[in-house]
Amino acid sequence: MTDKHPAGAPVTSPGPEIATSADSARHGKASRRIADGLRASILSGELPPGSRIRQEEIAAQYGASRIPVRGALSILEADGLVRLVANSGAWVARFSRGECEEFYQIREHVEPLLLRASLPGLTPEILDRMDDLAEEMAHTGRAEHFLRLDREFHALSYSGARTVVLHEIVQRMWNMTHHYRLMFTQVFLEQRSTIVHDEHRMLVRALREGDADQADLVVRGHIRRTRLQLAQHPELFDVLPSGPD
Amino acid sequence: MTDKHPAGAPVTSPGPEIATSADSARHGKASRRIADGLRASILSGELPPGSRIRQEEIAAQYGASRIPVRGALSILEADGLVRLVANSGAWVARFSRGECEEFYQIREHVEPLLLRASLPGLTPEILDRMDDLAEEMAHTGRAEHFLRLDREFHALSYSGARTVVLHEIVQRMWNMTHHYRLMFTQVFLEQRSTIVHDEHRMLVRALREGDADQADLVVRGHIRRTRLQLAQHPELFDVLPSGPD
DNA sequence: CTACGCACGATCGGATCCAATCGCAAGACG
DNA sequence: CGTCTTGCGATTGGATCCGATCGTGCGTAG
Repeated sequence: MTDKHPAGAPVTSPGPEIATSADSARHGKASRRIADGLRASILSGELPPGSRIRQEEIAAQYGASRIPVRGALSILEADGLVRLVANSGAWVARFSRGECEEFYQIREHVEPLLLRASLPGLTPEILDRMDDLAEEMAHTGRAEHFLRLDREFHALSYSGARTVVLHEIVQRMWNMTHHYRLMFTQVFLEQRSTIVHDEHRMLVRALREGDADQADLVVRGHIRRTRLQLAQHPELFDVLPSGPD
Repeated sequence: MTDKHPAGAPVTSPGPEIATSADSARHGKASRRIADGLRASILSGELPPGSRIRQEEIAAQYGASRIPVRGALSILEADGLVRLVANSGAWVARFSRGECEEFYQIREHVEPLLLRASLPGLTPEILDRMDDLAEEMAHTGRAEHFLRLDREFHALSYSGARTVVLHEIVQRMWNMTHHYRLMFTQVFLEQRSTIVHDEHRMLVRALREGDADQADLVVRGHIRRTRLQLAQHPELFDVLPSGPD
């Protein structure tokens, strides 16, 4: 009844994996390849929220049949990037303002927990790299560039935690808020505000000193401030094309 | 590029859905049927954690091909009940003591948030039903019965919230801790402790009075106490058969 | 002119068949 | 005698074909 797990199983985890993709290799090779391609297209904005995703079209595009496309869509749905409806189709996930605030509240309650679990595992090398990223972020003007650096920065701050499920939840939240952060960053970068960069530096310092309470406060405030600022820009949710609710 | 969503879409949500299954109808009919059957088998303990799930076997069992079985496994993996490994197989999810404590910490941080969002939507009828459930729980001796009532009780307490993703996260946590709560409940019911029932009554009273802060405290304490008690029973994690890590 | 109904087309879910992958064990070589 | 290699079997992943479902548009009746 309870068969042995194969020896070559992912017991030897390959590492923290700060990339965007989930670490799990639960589906076949073709499914993963298609999922990675689609994920890149979605996160880059090439496939905006609300876009219809036709299985046959993707299959032809990637030179495969529709079967691995279904697998890819399953992966992306678990990532929170795609919404599936039976006998109807798949769309790039699109959320209302209320849902986005929900995601930010979840982040506000969950990411401090992850950060606290990560703190003991953070090495000086990681913190140095975070400093570099914070510096680079402070001098870029392109939103997409900023966002990639920002994601790597925070992923690094969580890379000390060996927890899996908590990481998955946070990744999902980041994925689901990606587009809105992208739009928001564009209007934000023009303001030349230094609050975000100050917070980043404060975070690294708190982590370097091992001050978990201070680090908690910084991330919580960081996320909360973003949520409140986002709430002040409801126009970001108007420009989206009509799509599934 | 951004096609219209079909008219008959799940815009008209059928209700709070306190059942175990996720509300989404993202896969086909056969996939859902198989997923529901497998989920029942897993939650009942018929398929204990670590059990190998062979696609062909399930397909024959449900009189279908392996394709909908794959869909069902995807659903159950999203539910946190099954673990998939490419080119290897599927197993009923099985977690270490450390992972379980992780889940309880997540619950501790997330469920108060959900409860707070739910409070304004709770009707007197719901609260009366919760009282009945609390009463019935206090007088049952069967662990499985208690667990089903307990799950319905807490699901009801969250049914006032219209949030979707938060519900999914909590459902996942409940699924992933299900077996350990089952084992734990068995040793717990023999102690005839009244703490749990008192907490349940306190929760209903706080909700009835609209006291969000008090309700927060009760659930947080409820979950935290369970986590600490579970940590005192490491033997519950020894009886599990060898399986995937 | 409007509203209901039916039929068609597009797209997705499922069945069947074939290929790829991995674990395991038997055998050969040092 | 131990270890590496290689071949086989079991099981999963993918391709192709077929059936089911739903949206849409036209036609007709009121």
